[in-house]
Amino acid sequence: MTTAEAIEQTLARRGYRLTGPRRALLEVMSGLGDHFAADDVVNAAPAVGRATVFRTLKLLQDLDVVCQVVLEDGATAYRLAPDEHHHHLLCVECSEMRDFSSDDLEAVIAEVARRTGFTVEAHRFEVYGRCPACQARTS
Amino acid sequence: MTTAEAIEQTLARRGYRLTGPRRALLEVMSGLGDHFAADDVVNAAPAVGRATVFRTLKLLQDLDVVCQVVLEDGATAYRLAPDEHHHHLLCVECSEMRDFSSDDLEAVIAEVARRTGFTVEAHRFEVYGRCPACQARTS
DNA sequence: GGCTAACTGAGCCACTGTCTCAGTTGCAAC
DNA sequence: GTTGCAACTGAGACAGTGGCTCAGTTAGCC
Ligand SMILES: [Mn+2]
Ligand SMILES: [Mn+2]
Ligand SMILES: [Zn+2]
Ligand SMILES: [Zn+2]
Repeated sequence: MTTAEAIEQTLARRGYRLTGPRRALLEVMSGLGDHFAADDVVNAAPAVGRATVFRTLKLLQDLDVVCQVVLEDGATAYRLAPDEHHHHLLCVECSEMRDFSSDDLEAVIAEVARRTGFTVEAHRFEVYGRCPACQARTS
Repeated sequence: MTTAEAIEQTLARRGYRLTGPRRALLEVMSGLGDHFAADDVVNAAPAVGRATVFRTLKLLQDLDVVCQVVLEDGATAYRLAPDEHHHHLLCVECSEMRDFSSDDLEAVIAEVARRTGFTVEAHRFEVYGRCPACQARTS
């Protein structure tokens, strides 16, 4: 089963309609590499309206199927995501993006909550650097 | 010495000119509470051009005097910052913002670097939750 | 096959930030 | 104190991202 097909099942299971534009967008996103801008999707799916692209991106985020990544310069990228909680490690040179998770990080958050009395509802963690390949290339 | 005055000295020390608009913006930002949108600054300093507000915000960020915070909904806030490295804890209800830092967090980053072979150059970490006061109010 | 709520597309709007360029000004050198 | 000039500024146009409205279409249940 392709990623797109898996997501189609998620949509159906959650009571959303499986429309032509949604299928087309899932197909397109699967082919766009590990992350993409909203505009990449718009350009790659000329038959689908721009509003529908943004609506679909937001829907897929709510379903935890797409995640939003804040790039180093503040721009936004989207990514077809594994549905487990994770964070992003980005190469500032080649833009490679890697998911990771860390129990220690979640422990840090628990500790911050304890120290401050806040109840934590969400967090965002992005790490920017250079991947091994880019380090080798311009050692 | 006020915060604004301290920042003026930083500007001078770094070779930037101490202009009327810059003084006015520092004054205004000091009065805007713990964080503010770019547009708040624009409105609070009607005599200063919008382009200058954005230019000044960017300059102050480069000087590590202002930091940029990504809110839960993706919007951007600015904050007059302590110049040490820190992260943000935000109340999603009353918008209170608190700085914190954590050696354990920095250790997590070092561990991610070790595991992946990336050299880490920067990171971003925001925590969203509810502050003690807001918890009490709507227990 | 019909019904209806869900969905879509076109186009316009809002917000945030950037750019250009002609005009101004801080400040250092005299 | 005057002068020179690079640094800075403001107006206004422009760009990117995302949202909204509303009339028209369609998926999916009967
Ligand atoms: Mn996490
Ligand atoms: Mn840190
Ligand atoms: Zn790389
Ligand atoms: Zn609060």
